[in-house]
Amino acid sequence: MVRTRIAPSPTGSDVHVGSIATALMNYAWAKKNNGQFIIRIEDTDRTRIVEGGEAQMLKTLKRIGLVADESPIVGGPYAPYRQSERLDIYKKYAEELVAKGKAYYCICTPERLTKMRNEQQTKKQIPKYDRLCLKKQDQISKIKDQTPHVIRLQIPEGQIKFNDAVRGEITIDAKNIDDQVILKSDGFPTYHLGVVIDDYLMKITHVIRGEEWLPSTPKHVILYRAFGWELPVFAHISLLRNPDKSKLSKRKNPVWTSYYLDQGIFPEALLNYLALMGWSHPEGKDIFSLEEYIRVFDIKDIQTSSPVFDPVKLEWMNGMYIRQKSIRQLADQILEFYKDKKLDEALVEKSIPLIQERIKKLSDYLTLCEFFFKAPEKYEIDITDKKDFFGKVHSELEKVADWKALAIGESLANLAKKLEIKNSQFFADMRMVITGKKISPPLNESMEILGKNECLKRLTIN
RNA sequence: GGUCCUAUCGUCUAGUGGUCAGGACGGCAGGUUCUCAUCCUGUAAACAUCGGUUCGAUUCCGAUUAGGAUCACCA
Repeated sequence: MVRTRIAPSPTGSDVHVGSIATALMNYAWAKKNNGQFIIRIEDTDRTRIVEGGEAQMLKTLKRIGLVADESPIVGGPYAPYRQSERLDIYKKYAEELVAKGKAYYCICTPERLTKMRNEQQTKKQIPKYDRLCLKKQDQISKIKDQTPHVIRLQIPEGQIKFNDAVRGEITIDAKNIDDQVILKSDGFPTYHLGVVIDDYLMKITHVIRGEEWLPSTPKHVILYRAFGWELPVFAHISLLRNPDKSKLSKRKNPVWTSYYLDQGIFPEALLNYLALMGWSHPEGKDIFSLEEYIRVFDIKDIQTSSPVFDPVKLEWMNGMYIRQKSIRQLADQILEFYKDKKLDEALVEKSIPLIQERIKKLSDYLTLCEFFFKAPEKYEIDITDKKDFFGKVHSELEKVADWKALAIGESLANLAKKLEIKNSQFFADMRMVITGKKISPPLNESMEILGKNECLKRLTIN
């Protein structure tokens, strides 16, 4: 039985795309093995909680289509799935560790700790708690109920070894690890305690998470051992990077998943792109479905180096997905995407064939097709005799007796000849007159959709 | 700074003790096209450095360098 999870912390306003990449692997691994994928909210830092963050995250996860088998919303056999609702559990286990002599109470003030750390740093020592309270446990246990206190894990001496499914054996000397606070003075657990207890109680078999957690995994290993619990499989995947190779951050890049979805990047395209970050299809394919990914994905194929997140390739990929859609599907998605604008459905559907091969994301649609719904207001025609040009175009178009019977393109070509304008230049300028844009759908078809009168109207504006 | 992780075209990557080091995005050039795009064709572009092992290293080992992560009553 395989059980995986993601553990978002509502300290941001939305899900980071890197978290989606992690979630994807967790999801795929669970599904591939007929297991369960779980969402657990790790809201143990009440000072950094972002209002509405959790709701937004769950909403985004739902939009992206990674459906959890167990979560705060759907519940499950190991509920609650929100750490703030499990405080009694953490307290119980933390005190169990104290009873076992693996952890201890500490009443040191933040001021003392800060001062100590500063002194250690100026002496170029490893900043570590000096275990002052460990020596006074008897006194402290008597007064602890009247005094703010935390519980610290006593880090045993020696080498900590564990196996990482993507990086192999990792060894760290325990002397580099501080006696971690595991239960805070407000009664909330720190990440380390919460994650270990919950992963154990929720029977998580594979912990697939970002590389940033690699240095703290030894702390978790110590906790597992202190409790006498068996280790899950750890797999630390590489972090998405900014173009400058630093960890993908909102200061340097858009990182919220909604940002991409709101531009009309399809969830399946985003997942497909993210799947290629640190992994590649065994047949070298670039485009594949989530189902196919689940089928061919394997933890052992995960790459160890960190990839740069490239929005250009993401857009290319989304364009591939757009081109795979039927006219009806794409029309529906565009109507949904622009539902606030209440676009004319028939017009949207008619315009699809003109733009399906030239938009990369749904938000490109109106950039290209706005003129169908609203005449452009400005014209920037780069032609020497501007005034005369409009006059000529207008009068010549009026002369076209049977607009519909004639091939419009041909009429325009003849017109161009009369005006002694180079053919391609003429068409380009005409396009700008009618659409207000240089890059646009094909002219003939656009004119047919708009109709003769509408075209003429636009031509006479100047 | 300590610890840990990482190193193939600009980017995502495949791959091997002997390969013309392959593909994709992006770039460039050409074709198609009423513009753009699509599509097609071609092209430039990489094994970080130095040692070692070896008949032979991009591949195995070590060091160096570079990049990254992490060292909280944050996750």
